[in-house]
Amino acid sequence: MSDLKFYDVEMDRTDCTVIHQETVDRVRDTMPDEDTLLELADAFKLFSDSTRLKILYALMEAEMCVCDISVLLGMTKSSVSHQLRVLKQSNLVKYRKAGRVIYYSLADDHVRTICQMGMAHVLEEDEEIAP
Amino acid sequence: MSDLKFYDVEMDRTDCTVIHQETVDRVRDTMPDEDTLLELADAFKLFSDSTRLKILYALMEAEMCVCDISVLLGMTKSSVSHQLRVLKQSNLVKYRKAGRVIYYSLADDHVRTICQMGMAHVLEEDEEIAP
DNA sequence: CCAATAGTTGAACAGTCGTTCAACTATTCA
DNA sequence: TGAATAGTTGAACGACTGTTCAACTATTGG
Repeated sequence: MSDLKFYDVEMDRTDCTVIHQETVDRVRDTMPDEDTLLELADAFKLFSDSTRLKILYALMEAEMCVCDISVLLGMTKSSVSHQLRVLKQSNLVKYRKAGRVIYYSLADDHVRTICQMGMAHVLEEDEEIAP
Repeated sequence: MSDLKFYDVEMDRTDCTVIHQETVDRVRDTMPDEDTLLELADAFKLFSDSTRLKILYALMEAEMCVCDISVLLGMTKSSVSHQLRVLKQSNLVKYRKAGRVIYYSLADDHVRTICQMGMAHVLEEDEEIAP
């Protein structure tokens, strides 16, 4: 049917022909879902900003309020608060209110594990460059 | 000296006073260097885009050329090539030339380890939402 | 009660980033 | 040799993101 041909033309955004069809098919079967990969990307995105990493490393050592973190990082309370909101929404940090002061801390040990593993990778990379 | 006072005013970008000076001092001592944290953020940034993740997951399964990856992901060769350049520069993938065709593959097992750990985190998060 | 202050919020701005397009190189094979 | 094709490149565009500013809420202590 001409429908099929039309469909193929519409979907082709690659301006090239497949070279190893079997490989493509096999790989397609083993790939995680689109949604899962988007979720994974979003998870890594949380750790991909140095301000957020600084906040997380600070909270690994102590429960801290917004002012403390602001002074520690030399940034405005607003900026810190915005990032804490992101980390809170992603369940990486939790908080506790005490009067006017809000104390933030790590939600669990995932953060520590993930940062340690990323750090190991970075340090190993550096070794390769200057052994 | 008025110099000192002026310095303090200049440096203060936090519009707030420290609440727990001891905590801030202690945390500051344990924090990794600024440069290290920037490097760590850049490392996580590589895994924070779903296209790059797709490419990396594909290469976990098989050595592939640019055309194969383009067809697999339904993207232009150009787009794939740009991302492969990023991954190549970061030593996450390597390549081998065979005539007109360039075969890409994972540089080492770091990628597998990091993705698996990120994925474990994502899957665990999902469990918490719907156990 | 009210001034002071911890923290939040949303809009605005600037910088970053991924994709596309068009032009290019390089290799093959007919 | 020259047409075809794998892959790269840089500019342009739009979307996204982190910071700042200003205005706001809420809590406290005099």
